[in-house]
Amino acid sequence: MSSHSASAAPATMNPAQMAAVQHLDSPCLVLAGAGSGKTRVITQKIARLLQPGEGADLAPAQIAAITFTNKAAAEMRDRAKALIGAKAAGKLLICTFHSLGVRLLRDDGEVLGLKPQFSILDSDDVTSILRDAGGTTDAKQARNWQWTISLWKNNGLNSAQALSQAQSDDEQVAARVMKLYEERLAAYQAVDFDDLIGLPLKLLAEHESVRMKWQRQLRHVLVDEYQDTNATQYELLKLLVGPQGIFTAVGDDDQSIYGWRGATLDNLKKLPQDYPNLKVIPLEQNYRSTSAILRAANHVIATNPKLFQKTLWSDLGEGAPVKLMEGDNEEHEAERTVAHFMALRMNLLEKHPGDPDKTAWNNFAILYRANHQARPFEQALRKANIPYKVSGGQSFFDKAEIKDLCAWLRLLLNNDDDPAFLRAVTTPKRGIGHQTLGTLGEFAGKWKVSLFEALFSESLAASLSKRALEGLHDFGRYVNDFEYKARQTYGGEDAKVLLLEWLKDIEYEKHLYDNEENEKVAAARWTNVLDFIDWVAKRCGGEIENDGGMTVETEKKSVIEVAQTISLITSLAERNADQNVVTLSTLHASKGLEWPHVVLAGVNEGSLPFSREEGEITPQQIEEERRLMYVGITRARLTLGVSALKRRKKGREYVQAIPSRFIAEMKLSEGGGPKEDPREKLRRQREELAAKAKAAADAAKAHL
DNA sequence: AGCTTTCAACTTTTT
DNA sequence: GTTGAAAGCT
Repeated sequence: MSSHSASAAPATMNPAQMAAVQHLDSPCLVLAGAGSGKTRVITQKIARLLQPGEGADLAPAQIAAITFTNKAAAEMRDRAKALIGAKAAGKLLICTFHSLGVRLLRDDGEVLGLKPQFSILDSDDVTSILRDAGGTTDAKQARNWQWTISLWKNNGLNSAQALSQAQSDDEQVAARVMKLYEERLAAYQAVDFDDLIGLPLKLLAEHESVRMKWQRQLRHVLVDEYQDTNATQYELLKLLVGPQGIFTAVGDDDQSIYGWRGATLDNLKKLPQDYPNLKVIPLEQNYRSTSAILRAANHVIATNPKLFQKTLWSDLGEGAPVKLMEGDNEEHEAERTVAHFMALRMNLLEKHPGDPDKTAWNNFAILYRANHQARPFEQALRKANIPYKVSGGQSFFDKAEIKDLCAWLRLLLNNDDDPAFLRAVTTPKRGIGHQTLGTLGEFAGKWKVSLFEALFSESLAASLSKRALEGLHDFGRYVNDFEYKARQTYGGEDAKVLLLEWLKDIEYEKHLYDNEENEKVAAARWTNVLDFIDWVAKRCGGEIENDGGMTVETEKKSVIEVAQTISLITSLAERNADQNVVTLSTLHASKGLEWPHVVLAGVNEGSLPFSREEGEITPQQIEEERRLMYVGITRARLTLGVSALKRRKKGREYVQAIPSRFIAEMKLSEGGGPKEDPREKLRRQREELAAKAKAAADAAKAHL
């Protein structure tokens, strides 16, 4: 609860929040500092827009609130529900940029030649297409292309434009691969994540009737995390709201940390120019952190050049000073951090006996720059028997082999799930390549049917070779057959038999060993597969369980019924923020979250700010790293520890590590009440103890 | 030379 | 936990 909900929210809004909510008649930019109650402003503003009155009186369907993550969208919908009721909240268009794109394309994308059931490829799908299109087996190379192509697309370039402006040989190759990739996507009737922004933009730009339709429908658009928008998202918003469109953009230039993904602060700079009647409202009161923490945050961020002036303050009191910590090396740092948490918790247990909310482990978080830094902390926490979770990281369901099998199960469930079809039909390889799939995709697009449906069509025969057609039919028949059996098979034992038979039929084990250079890795993958099968089978029930002396048989379910719950579980895995465990997280993944007690770890030059080799790092990069530090500091509510390494492992020996410049920038020695030299403090404590002892001795003497 | 094994290094990743 | 590189072995 403490790790993702808002801090103690005030009963009423402060003047700045109120101004943001009441401003209805022109575009509005709300500069929401960390912990300043921006979600509250957005939801309150939605409620205000629905109220009858000047500039308002909108219907729920005329309001769109756009976020970056599904999680943020879900949270906003929850908050809106609580405020305006489930019925009205249900009609609001609250969604991510990408799902808005899906909506636009499904409704009106046909004029771009896209069938309404187009597939959306995930990042793995894209990598494998690029590997194929670029004629390489090197996944790293493919990911490099993917990266480059994505940046181009986010800046509105197609392959031809990319080629004409390509600087290096690498970029030229990437642009050529991009061309093949574009052709492949068109043939598959598939889009990638970037297309979910780029294609709707094209749609609105080139088709006036569609543009007018959406501009008429959406009377007010609210955008969350505005500082994270990229060039195409900016253009999309512009077209969505129209020339005199009214919108509310909520963001914080100081928390812009996704520049490397194409997000650009230009979008904030351009806003006052593109909309001269823009009203800028800063939210500076912070409801999260103590003054000591905010002072450090303000000092750090003050070093950056400012787009808009803004200084956070809070009335939560001075609080504990920010604690500087040191570790001899990574392991030592981890041990000290864990000891620090244990001591803190011990104090809390004394101060708040019987208040588990204040002493629970989910009040604690360790934040760091890069994923690999989690490892020593995991070890130290495990050693101390403290429960933890590493946020981010690859989940079981993200593993390629599990995704393969899930694609099959998804296809059984819904034959029209084209991404699942594409994955299943090509994994393991069964002689159906992109030529065949291209033809099939074209055919399906023409007749507006799913790939699976198209496969059985009589008229498909005309456009495919006999061999290809047979391959497709074999596959289709097998899926139908398997689906039939999966519906009939109840209970874990039978399910396991069926699923193992399936793996044998599609030769999945062979596929793993064929495609993996390293046999050990293949074996590990196969183990994952078997674990997955066991997991599915167990959920099919029918087990005899000993329940308090009684033997009970759990309810039997079919494989199909279980398959239906799988996609729910993958998304459910993200919703376990309430577990009572310490959080380990990257700074990036921590944005938007908060904890009472935070330690920033490994705050050294080279890590934060990150630099590859000494020297080469641009001022812009430093500024983004500084914002990252700022984000980290402002995650803490009550106590903050900032830990730096003295030495760090390099090869076999240790080398000197330099504390981050950001530590000095916090100016911890300035302000914050009278402070005492620690040696002086120790001397004073000794004197007090001695005086007490003497007094006790005197009293005892007097008693005699 | 070609193979295996060990060792160190590792940005950040909303969709 | 994964991957590439370098050292070591046949």
